[in-house]
Amino acid sequence: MGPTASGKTDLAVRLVEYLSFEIISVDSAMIYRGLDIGTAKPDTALLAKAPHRLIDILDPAESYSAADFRTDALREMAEITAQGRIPLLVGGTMLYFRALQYGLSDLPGADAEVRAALEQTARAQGWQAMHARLAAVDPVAAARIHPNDPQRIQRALEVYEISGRPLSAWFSEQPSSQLPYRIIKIALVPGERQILHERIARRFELMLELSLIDEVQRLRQRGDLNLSLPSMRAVGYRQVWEYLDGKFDYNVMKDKGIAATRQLAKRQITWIRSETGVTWIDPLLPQFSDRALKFLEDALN
RNA sequence: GCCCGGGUAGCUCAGUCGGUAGAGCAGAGGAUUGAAAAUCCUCGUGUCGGUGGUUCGAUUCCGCCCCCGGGCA
Repeated sequence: MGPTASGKTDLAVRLVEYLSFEIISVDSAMIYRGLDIGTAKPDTALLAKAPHRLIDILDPAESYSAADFRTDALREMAEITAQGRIPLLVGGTMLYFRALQYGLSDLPGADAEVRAALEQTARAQGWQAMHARLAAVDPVAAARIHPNDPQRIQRALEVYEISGRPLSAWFSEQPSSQLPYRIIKIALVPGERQILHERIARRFELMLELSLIDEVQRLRQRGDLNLSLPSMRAVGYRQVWEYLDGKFDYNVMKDKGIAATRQLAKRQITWIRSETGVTWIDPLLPQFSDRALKFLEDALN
């Protein structure tokens, strides 16, 4: 695990050369077909050398979830171990790692119709009113969820509406099972934030040179995608989409794209700080990949 | 050279009828259970361009100087 632009893919590719690993991607954006440049998805040559599972499994019009990931990852892990190899989970979507390790409550899934209805009510009455509505049916959840957090208010109301049970009641039960695997956790975190920021800026500029704008243009031309979809809200895609809408000029788009990437990295690092039992490795140090390799060899014995 | 408009937080700017200043963005920290690359919370002292003057007190008024726009020559 590690923040964006920390060198996870390069290290993973190196590791599969030496150890009997097979990679499973833990990335909420690389799951989408056609989102290649902006997600820094490994190219076909690299994928031939080091196959990644759970990449390109969804159309950008579709939605995925942490629960979907858990199901898919467990299936892939079982398959890989059955073949005598070791699953190497690589990515920066920390909620997915968390969901995989600790499980999720047995909640009802997302329901597009219920969400649309809640959205409509909220448009008329405002999210403050929706929060008040939640407080009436689930005061525990309402106390935890900030009145300005529409996404979580909507989810809590959705769960209540579908199941007739408050979200907090579901949460009070044991989440689904532990993992039937021994877990070795490594976090790749650059020791100097400023250098991470420089890498992020350089990489975003490189993405633009590799014609990220054309990639987004192609997605727009399909006609069925829009900014409310999770795929089009991904860092970089959203900013380029808005640029193509004429919301701001090229340089502003570039700055916003880079800033959004920095903010993503910061949030990822916040998650990693709260991880337990994780070994931190600084990719800015010389020979860090040798150290990672050595650490894994030892841990596997 | 002259005229006009600017020079205030990393950036864009607001403001102080004279009592040393505040927004957005950026940044930092945190939350995170089927959207998570999402969504949300908290955090604002900076020679108010420089220098002299007036004043109990100047970032604010006045003089001079410097810099950046625009106009006229």
